[in-house]
Amino acid sequence: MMIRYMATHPTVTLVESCTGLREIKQIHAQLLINGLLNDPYCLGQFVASIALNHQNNLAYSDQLLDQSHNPTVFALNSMIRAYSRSSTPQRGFQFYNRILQSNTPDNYTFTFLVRSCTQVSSSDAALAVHAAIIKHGSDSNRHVQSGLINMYAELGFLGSARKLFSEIREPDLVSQTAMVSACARCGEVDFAQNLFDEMPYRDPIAWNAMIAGYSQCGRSKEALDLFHLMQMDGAKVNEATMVSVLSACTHLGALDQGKWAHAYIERNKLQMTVTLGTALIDMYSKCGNMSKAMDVFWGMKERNVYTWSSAMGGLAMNGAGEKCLELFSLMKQDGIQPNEVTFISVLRGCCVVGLVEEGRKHFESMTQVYGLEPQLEHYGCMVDLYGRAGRLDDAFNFINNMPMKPHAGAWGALLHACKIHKNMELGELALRNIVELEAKNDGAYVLLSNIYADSKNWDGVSSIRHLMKAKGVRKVPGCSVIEVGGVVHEFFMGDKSHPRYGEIEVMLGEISRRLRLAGYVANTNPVLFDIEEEEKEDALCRHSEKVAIAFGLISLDEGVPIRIVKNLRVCGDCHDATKVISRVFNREIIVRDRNRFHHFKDGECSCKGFW
DNA sequence: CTAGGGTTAG
Repeated sequence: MMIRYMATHPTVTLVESCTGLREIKQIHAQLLINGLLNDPYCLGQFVASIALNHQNNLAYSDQLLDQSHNPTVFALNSMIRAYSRSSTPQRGFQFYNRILQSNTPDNYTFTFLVRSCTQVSSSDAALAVHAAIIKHGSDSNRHVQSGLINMYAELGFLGSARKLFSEIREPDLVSQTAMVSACARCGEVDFAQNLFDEMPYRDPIAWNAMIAGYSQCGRSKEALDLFHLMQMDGAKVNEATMVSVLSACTHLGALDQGKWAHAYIERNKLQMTVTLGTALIDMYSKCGNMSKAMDVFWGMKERNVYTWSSAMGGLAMNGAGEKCLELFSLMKQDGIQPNEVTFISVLRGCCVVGLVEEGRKHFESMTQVYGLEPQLEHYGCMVDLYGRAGRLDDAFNFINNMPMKPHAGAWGALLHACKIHKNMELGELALRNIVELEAKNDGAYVLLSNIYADSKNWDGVSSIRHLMKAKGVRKVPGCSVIEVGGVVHEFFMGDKSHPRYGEIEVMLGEISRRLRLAGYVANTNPVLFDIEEEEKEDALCRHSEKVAIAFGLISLDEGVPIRIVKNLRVCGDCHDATKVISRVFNREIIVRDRNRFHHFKDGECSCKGFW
């Protein structure tokens, strides 16, 4: 018998323009009156149309199919597809079982099923589906093939993905791009680049995959370089390209290039999608221009949970805890459901302004109001919240009462609180726990050593030094980045390789002189810690952020804020010194360290000493 | 009548 497909029934085509369930029900009634739902093709079309156009009313299609005795593969496929794009992709599997009962799965079935496996990230399901694909001979279908590559990459099985790719006879643009993306996502960016180089033709999606690959693994400079190559190649830059470009700027803290990217988006009239807007907000807030970030935020037509969470996270990171909490209220008024990430922002907002009780309430509301299970990160935030507020006992109790094994982050928050509030004993306990979990956590050793140094416990300092040597822990070298004229300059601790180092050195001398004149006395206690170069008093002046600030002072015009991005946390002396520098040089200095922002102005810092 | 590759927050 020949299978004849009918064009979509005119009544069913109306489903597309429905605005809600009520209208869908009206169409349903009409179809019933006309007896059209007895026709499996028409039912299939109806079900598929709801699934395709009305993600929120998937359950309605679900019910319709439950009542139907002979659904078509088309209808069931449509359900697998719809669920594969929903937040509950595993629900699609039941329709596959139904197909197996009375029909034969086809290439479409497997394409959607593979997507579901990718979304649920289950290797059991993935292997079972792959076996079924081979059994039904769908493994020679291009759509299934690239889906499988994507699936294995998502599961981290790059070897399987590569094997599949090598078995494709004549890989086309799509499967090549899938493989490039797979390598990049599994951390094999260089391999991805090789594949990319060998592609006979590259479309914008291929470029995007490669740029995203660099951006996601932290090779931000290379991401931007590739973006420039893409433009020279004449490929059409689109929204997705710019999201990755902005993300690269964010990680570099390269505000000028980020601004340039923003201008590029406007000049080329790219669509300000939710994703792109969110990437812009993230860029501005992590490059220290929070007001611009909020301008973008308020200018957006549509905001999702990512948008709200990024803006809130940015406010918290920039010390505007109250504004972060205000935004949280507005978000709820807007009917956007907060998720786990939102609560990280909320708790950080409470933390930076010391709102302990409010934070505790939000934390409890996670389970009681929103049905969200607090994760390790949330517990870490709570320890931070109690700890910074000086409630070290509460912080310690909180760790002890965690329902899961505390991670190094929780102990690290406690250790940090011990540093702020000068508690040696609890600090020692915290370090012991951290070392048990992460033997090579250099930051933790340094922190405890600094606690010892602050109270002039030189035996303690020296014991830490020996401990680190014995365990082979090396301090990650401090590195500060500053962008001048669109060029990113990197300075490592004690680094003299910069072409203008002579001038920088002169400026460092000038800084020391003027700091001394201002009555500033360096806190040299922690210096004794430095294992490799024990240059003692000079060493502090060579901390990478000071060198970067000196370079900023000689290379940026007066009145231009100096923006620094540092890979570690700012040390106590640099923090104090920078406050004074901002006053005596009358310069705004904005430092992004690995945790948060410091806006130095007129001798004060926005963090008010808590970081 | 359905299908494969690229993009955001911790």
